[in-house]
Amino acid sequence: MKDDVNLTNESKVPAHEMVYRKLRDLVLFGEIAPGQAVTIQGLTDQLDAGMTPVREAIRRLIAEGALDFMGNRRVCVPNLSVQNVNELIFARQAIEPQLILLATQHATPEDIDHLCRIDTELDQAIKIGDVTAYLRGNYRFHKALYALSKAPILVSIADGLWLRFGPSLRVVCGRIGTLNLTDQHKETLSAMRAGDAEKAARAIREDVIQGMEQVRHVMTQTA
Amino acid sequence: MKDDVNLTNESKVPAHEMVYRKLRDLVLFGEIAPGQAVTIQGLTDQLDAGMTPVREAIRRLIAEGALDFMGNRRVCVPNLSVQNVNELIFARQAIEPQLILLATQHATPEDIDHLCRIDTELDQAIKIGDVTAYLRGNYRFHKALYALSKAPILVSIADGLWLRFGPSLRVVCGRIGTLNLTDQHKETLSAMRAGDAEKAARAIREDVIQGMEQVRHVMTQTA
DNA sequence: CATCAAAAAATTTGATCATATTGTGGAGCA
DNA sequence: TGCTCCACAATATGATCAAATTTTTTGATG
Repeated sequence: MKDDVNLTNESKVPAHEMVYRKLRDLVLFGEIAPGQAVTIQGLTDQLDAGMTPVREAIRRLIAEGALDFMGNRRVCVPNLSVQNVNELIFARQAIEPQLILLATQHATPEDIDHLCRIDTELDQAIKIGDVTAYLRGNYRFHKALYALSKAPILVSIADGLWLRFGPSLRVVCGRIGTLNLTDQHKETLSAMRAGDAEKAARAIREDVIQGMEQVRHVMTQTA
Repeated sequence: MKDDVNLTNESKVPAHEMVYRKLRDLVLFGEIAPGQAVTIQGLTDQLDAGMTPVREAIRRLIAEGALDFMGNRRVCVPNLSVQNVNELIFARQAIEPQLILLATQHATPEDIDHLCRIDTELDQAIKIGDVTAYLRGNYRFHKALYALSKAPILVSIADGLWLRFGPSLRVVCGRIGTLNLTDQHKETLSAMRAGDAEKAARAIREDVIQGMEQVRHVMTQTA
């Protein structure tokens, strides 16, 4: 009889996975700023975990491009060059419309309702100027959209891209404020509801380019 | 006095990096077949390395999609579904032409000569039916091409794609033989030499689609 | 005597390993 | 078939060694 109701009931998820998720969040939402160094021992303290799990999580994030392995043996969150931003724009506008095309074909009305709810929370976050809630909500919206595509490889690519430009989004928000943010979420959703996959794909492409141009704009000034 | 002149003098590169490269090669060139399981302890023996480096290498490859983490705690080389192949076709034809477009803009005549040399070796491998040499050469050719683009993020995406369909290429070769392989390398190179970036991009797109269609064809029969 | 720079010591951090712990699949038994 | 128990493989810890960075010391020069 093993009714050991684990205190925090994390019995299912291995420690390295836990550490990975936490660290991933820290990077993705800009809580570790671009350029900032990440040390193994620092994380073992901060997340209080063993060395091995931290080590594995860092390797994973490096492989995904979320962290950068400097020549010596230091690891940090990459600073995007303007050239990098251009690559990210190209990749996102190439991949994401296809995801939304597929998503539209699979989406049920309930799925779309769910997306609407996320988008409403997002608008709320924008209105009250809660940057963290905005960043998390925006990611959640896109992520939920991708999930509908049932295209795991393309999703993992798109996810990898988020990990690369995510850290810069906070910088962008700090610069231009949440109120000046625009998106094409409403347009995307209404096209999806109408079953017009092509139109939804175009709307997301617009959304992506609009957002990334703001990143480019800020990065151009900074660097 | 510790004059342990390291046997293989690998003092520069860390063990986890070494293990990663070896394991990556094994997967990329189909020496571990799709579906085959990969165990930590098996690799510590096979590559004779410690456990920690092997562990890290495996995590990295999982993050890159080269290995699959089955729910329990088993790891194996993924079997591609037809749907997966479709995703890979889409992603490659979206990304790689852009890489070649950029590469053409940066390529010097010497660069192109170098590519020609690789392609010649490739033809040789095809003629004598050396599958391993063909697979390695083909990868080397594309990789060298990508490197010229000076677009590190797009290159890493393309690299990730190779890791996913690479294992299946050996299966394809085994099925249809090297002699029936076609490519558009000559066309690509001559367009590059002429400085016609658009044409080079179209040629590579053709090359990619041709190659991937063969994969799709074989996978359709198998699965 | 103050200042700066180079050298050396000390501390921090990363890499690796040996070992303990935990969980999973399977063998044996009811 | 369904259960318990066992063996093995994976996960996780902490110790140890090596490399790198920072701090301190020291010496030369103005």
